[in-house]
Amino acid sequence: MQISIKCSIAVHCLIFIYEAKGITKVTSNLLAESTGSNPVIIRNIISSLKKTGFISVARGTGGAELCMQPSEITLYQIYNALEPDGLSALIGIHPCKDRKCPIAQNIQKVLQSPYQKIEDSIKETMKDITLQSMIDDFHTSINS
Amino acid sequence: MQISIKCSIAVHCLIFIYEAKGITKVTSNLLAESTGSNPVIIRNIISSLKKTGFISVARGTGGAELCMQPSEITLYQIYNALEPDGLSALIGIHPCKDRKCPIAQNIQKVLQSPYQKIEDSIKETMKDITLQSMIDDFHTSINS
DNA sequence: TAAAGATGTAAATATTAAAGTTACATCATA
DNA sequence: TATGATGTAACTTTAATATTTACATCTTTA
Repeated sequence: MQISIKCSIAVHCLIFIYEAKGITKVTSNLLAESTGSNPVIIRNIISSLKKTGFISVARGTGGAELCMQPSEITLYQIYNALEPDGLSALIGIHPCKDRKCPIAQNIQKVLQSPYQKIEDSIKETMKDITLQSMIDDFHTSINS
Repeated sequence: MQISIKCSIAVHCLIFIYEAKGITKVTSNLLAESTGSNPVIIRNIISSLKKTGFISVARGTGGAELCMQPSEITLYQIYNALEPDGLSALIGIHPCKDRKCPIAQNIQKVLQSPYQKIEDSIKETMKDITLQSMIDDFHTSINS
């Protein structure tokens, strides 16, 4: 698994929802069209974002809205909303613990600390990136 | 793509080669047995490590040996030896630049900076982890 | 109150990336 | 020159992602 397309689609959706506020009702079809994805994928992502409390979605009538300030939403939170296994899904270790070889028996333990360090540094970096900062970058990008 | 099993197998092989020095000739079959993988995968990994200059492999007669001090080999170098696309393969962005929507047109640019920051932090963390430190952890692990 | 248009999800399918296998050319030594 | 090893290409399998289809459910409004 990777920091997948799902995550970038989620950011896309959140910016879209923010920008559309008061202008258009944001439906899954609209988001599917904008992201180049399809409505079911969007609805799954939207559903995860809803569960975490970032947005509310009107049942029946349709339309998604932000429930939190963009400055309070971090990329780390967005990623976690989408990936139930968190960052550890990002790193794979080959299974070989049942082997006789002492290296096979201990490699998992040896790799644990380095990989934990990597996860932690990703986490810290992601925590520093807010939806607000990405919205700001979006406006900068548009005006240039 | 992820920081894949290949990477953990590579570390496994390097520790094995280090520990086996002067004791056993390290063939791809031996490494395949220890890692629970198979000889061809090992030979591919070994081949990448050879190209980067970490090890030498005796053609014909067989046997791999370290060519560098473990303290001079970092996890970042190992990862790069295996993944030609580097860390950017770790992160995916959905393609949507050809859409009319202004958000679709700019999302790639917006995500670039956050994702670069993540890559950089992974890189820095990986650079601080040496093969030597993992060998040390291995010995600690064995003696407990 | 039923039609319209939306969300919520399950299930099936397609696509792609990763891992594993087979096969065989090449090499160095005994 | 037989043996046991590496180097790779090509194929197959497996697993993770992404897509599609289908349908139940919900809310407004005509």
